Amino acid sequence: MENSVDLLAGLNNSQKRAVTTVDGPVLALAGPGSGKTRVLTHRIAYLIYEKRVSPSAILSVTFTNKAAREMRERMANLIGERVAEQVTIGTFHSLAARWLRREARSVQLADGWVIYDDDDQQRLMKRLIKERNLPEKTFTARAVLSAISSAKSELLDVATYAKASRSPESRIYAELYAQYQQALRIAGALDFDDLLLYGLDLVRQDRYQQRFRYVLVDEYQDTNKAQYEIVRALSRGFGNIFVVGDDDQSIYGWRGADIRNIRQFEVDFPGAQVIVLPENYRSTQAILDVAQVLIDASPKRAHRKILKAQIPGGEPVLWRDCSDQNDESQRVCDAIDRLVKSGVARYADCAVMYRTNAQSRAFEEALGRRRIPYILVGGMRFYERREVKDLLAWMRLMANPDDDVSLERALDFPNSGIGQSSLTHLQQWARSQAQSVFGAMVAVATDSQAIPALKGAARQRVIAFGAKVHHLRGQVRTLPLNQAFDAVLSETKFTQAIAEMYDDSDADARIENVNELRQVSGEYLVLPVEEQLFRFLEEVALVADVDTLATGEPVERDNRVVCITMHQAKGLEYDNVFIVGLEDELIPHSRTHLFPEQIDEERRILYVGITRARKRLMLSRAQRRMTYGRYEPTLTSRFLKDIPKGMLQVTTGLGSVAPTMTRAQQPSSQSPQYRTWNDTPPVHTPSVSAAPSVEFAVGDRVRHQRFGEGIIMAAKVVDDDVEVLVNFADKVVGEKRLIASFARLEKIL
DNA sequence: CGAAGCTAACTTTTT
DNA sequence: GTTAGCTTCG
Repeated sequence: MENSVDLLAGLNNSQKRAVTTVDGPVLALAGPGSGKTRVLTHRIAYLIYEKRVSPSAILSVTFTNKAAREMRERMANLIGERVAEQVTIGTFHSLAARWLRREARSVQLADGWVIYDDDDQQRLMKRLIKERNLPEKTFTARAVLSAISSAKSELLDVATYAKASRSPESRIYAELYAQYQQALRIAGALDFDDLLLYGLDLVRQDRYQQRFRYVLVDEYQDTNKAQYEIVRALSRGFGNIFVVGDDDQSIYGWRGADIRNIRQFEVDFPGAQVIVLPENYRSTQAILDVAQVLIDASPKRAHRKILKAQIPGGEPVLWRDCSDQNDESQRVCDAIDRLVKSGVARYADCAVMYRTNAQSRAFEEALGRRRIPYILVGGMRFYERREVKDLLAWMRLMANPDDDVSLERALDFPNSGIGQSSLTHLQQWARSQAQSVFGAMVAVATDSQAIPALKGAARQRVIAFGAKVHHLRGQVRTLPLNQAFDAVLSETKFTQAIAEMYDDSDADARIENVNELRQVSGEYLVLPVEEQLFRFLEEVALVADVDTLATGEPVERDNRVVCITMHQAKGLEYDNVFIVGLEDELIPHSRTHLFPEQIDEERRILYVGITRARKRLMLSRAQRRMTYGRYEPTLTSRFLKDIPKGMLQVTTGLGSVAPTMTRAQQPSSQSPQYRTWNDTPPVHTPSVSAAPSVEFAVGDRVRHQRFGEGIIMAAKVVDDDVEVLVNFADKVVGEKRLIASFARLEKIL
């Protein structure tokens, strides 16, 4: 068993303080790479072994499920699996879901409640807007839902929101909010925000305030008001609240996160101790210098931190001005190829980061063409695929037949023969009776007078469909999850329907996804039968794409370049980071240009991206970019002005590569920089591109920052860079094979 | 009732 | 360049 001496070994002084200051409110301001996960896990271990706190009295809240899993693993290493699993760890959403499943009734919630994801919410809201015949251009589901979500994050309920609504337009918003909540209630559904709101109701009950003696919250800068109140309620009993965060990394304001939570922690929790963790164990000083000047240019900050690397110097941060998004992606691939071929890195040590998901496309194409293995994080997630959602809709109906959105999906696929007009009749009746659509189906089946508009074959089909759902539910209730899946699949003839609907290869891929989903269900068989379906549905609704990203030493299968948004990259780190698209329409995003506060958040997004890099960082932009199918000229991101020229090594060598372009799309202008287009080799042949940025020849004398002076023995052009063999004067160094631009070789004349 | 074909509107960022 | 949503036809 570990003792406290071991637990503190290897920690620096501020980390030790953060671990051992256990009583009362504590705020740890943790700069990037400052080892905060380490602090959190060691603190928990310290509480258990030094302070004799029962592990079940400790709660740790993380930002992602992946972080929760990692924390649990690291704790298992530290204190053993048996003890680690008794600590409660999870995200706000997953913890709320877990608790609400057990205690739905104590907050007046239907027992079989389900979670509505983005797509479900959208479908529901579209229906409400359509039912009211509102102009769908002024009232988009997206806009209304976003307003509702902000309201909920601020704890504004329907009544309060309505009271504050003065303009005719906002009154309609308020009414839609009310109708939306009503619809959710009838359907027995909660959206993501509701999880927090109902969760808050729950944890405000007395027993929760006695439950956790110590509460720890990670990424505190990204909490919203509802989460803040949850934290307050949970820590009210004992007052031992420990939060870790960094206001410089607050990037979720758009989702209701309130940066004031962290900035006012000392006000909200009187007597709070503040511990700063400034040491950075991740990046080289060259990278941190860039991060520092960028964040220091931010107008208002509560706590300025000086980023201090444990690794001095380092390779210079590169800047590359590319001609378009294809050129940019090729350059990045070149660099990755070079790093991997020279043995400096594996694919999994490289990450491409961008502001918007749409930017990933060019990189997917380029990486695919080069046969570089990659993984795309975000975009279309597995659980968002049509066939997966269709099957999940059926499974959700098994849990809760009142779930109208799922019922509509299930009616659509596999084709039930019940069309829009029948559905409208059912919906109208359901609305007038404050019931679900399934309730309407039951009414039709039991009362021949109900909904007379449904006649003949249509009526029979409705009855048959209702009976099928009812029958399946009866079966599924007592079945283990994998058999429940089989029952649903065979009863609905699900895979046959896919085979009929899609072309062969497409159908195969989709059936494969269906099988994979069924496969996942196997992980839930260890639970009691009555819990399996619910737990499965909850976790499926709450997994983020990053959650499935491999961690630790990559096995061969995971040795892939990671393509990811800077948002999702928060909390991750890579040896080599390529931040692309540093253009003024992308970062700061054009939608934020009118709002200084939001521009500041954009700056922090870039800061988060930069500080993901351990050893090498390359920044780039495209001078023109394809948007909406048109090439548009771009401007360099304004944030680049805050980085002194001397901090970046500019890599030139303009060349244009536009492999997917057809002749008809080529611009008529024949400016020199585009001249190479006609000579661009076909897609699959390796590109022979522009001249190297710096010329090196055999016999040249060069100087290297660390290795000193030497003579070039051999040189060869690799894509647009030069790989050189240098014989250094220093005999200890001897001969080295180097990539000229990464090694920052200087020619001595 | 459903499939095919057309138009318009569109992309931040996500639990 | 894509996709959702509409119209039209069988």
